[in-house]
Amino acid sequence: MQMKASVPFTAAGLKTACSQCNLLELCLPFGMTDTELDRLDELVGARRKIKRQQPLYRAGDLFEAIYAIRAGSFKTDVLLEDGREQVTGFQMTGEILGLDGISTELHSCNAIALEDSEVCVIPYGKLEELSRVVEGLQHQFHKVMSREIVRDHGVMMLLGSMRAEERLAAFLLNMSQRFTARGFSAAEFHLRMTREEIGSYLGLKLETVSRAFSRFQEDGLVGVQQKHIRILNGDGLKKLIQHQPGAR
Amino acid sequence: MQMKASVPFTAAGLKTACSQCNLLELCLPFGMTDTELDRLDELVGARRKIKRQQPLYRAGDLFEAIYAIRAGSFKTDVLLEDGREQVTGFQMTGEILGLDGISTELHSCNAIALEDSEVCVIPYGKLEELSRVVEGLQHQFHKVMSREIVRDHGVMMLLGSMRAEERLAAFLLNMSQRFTARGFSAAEFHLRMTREEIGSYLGLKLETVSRAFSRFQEDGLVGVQQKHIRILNGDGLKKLIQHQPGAR
DNA sequence: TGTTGCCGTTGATCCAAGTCAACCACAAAT
DNA sequence: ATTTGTGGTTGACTTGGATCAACGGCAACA
Repeated sequence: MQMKASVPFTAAGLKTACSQCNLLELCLPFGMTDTELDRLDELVGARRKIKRQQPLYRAGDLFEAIYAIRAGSFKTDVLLEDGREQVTGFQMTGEILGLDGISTELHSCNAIALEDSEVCVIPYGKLEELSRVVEGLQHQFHKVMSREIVRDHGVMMLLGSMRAEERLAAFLLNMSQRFTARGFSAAEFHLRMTREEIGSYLGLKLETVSRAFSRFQEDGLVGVQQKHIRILNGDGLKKLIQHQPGAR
Repeated sequence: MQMKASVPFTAAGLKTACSQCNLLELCLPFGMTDTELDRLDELVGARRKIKRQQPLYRAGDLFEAIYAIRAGSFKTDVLLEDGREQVTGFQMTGEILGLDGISTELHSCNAIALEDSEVCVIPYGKLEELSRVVEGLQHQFHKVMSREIVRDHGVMMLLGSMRAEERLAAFLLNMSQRFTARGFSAAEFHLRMTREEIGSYLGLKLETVSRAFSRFQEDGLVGVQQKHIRILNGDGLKKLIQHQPGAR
């Protein structure tokens, strides 16, 4: 639970060590015992740096590893033949990328860095192997996958049943909550994605996103300055989601 | 419509046996070796029958097992406090239910039988245990979870980026493909869900679903008689999805 | 053989979000 | 300091799907 010193260097260069990582509580190793944790350090191979706008992997790429975000953030998206894009998620530090690839051994979406980022590469074969002996790892890995499924259901709820402003409110509250979990302010944060990407994620056009932001600002719910967001009335946002005045 | 002999009975009553099940190719055991399969028979505890409209589990229920559908079909849905419902999926024979529960040990959605149905109960603790020794089971289970994630991304694409008729076309093609995989006709099938449930799944009102069906019938794409569907021009439906005339 | 209730269809109207277009802010490049 | 380009905002107008409402088909059941 304590904040630990930064990751040690070795002669071999940057030696990864989950047991030393300060993202422990957010990432795959969460909930594992110390002895289990020691074994985990064998698991994470290399780190990989990805520049802003560059792909970590693309749809169709061979699936070989999953990735834990060490620094930075990503979006995942799916493209239709005719060019339409659907952003399926935004990921931040400690979150796991690449789970979509297990089913067919090919990645089914693109993972693009929203800023200069770094990931821990977790070779999938090794993960399966190790999780056969390390019970805590197996269990935690299953939880991570399940959590992704539950999250996806939430997005379906958003897309299928909510109005534009409700969607944006839910999005902001979700971002706020995730920043909080990482030790940042719940009330003030910087979005890494454009209005268009938010719109794609929420099933809205960028103009609609922009207008909803303006509306929230008028109503004193949030302060908006480009990508810089300040949540002024979180309860107001929550109430917006529960029951829209116009509905029914 | 059965293709194989029914499952054997034993003195103990209904003894389940994956190795004898005719859904083998569709279900969790897919791709496992014969020796692996023998061990799997320990895994599946009991069967459970669920009457039409009854829940297999509800959001908030303690998570103890996942379920393989042996006969019948289900919907899963999420409810908002204000009563709004989002159907997150329709499941048919061989498909796995309950994966949402792993993450929090509580189920996060409702699973409701669309007709009188029967499931195989797979106690989750046992599954983790066994999948630590049976490699094929471990791998297959991961694939099932990953496939669910990929499927969810497809639904997000639907909800976020497609128009009403595209959504319904995609839905019909998906149903057709799944019926085919189960040895039924690709061109003619019976939907188990109402227009309202289809609408909830697709993010549309039931009237819109009904109108889209009528439109497809006018255009000679499908024959519709209540829940009975006949696909007359599958390519036409596919083309509808690729590029909508009005778009861009 | 009604009667009841659910499910589906269809029409008329409305409105939230999309489209089109102009303009502004700001950062990077020259 | 000026240009260029990307991202964001705002306004005017259009439209796809929602809403409201009436009605029809069919199965379950008295």
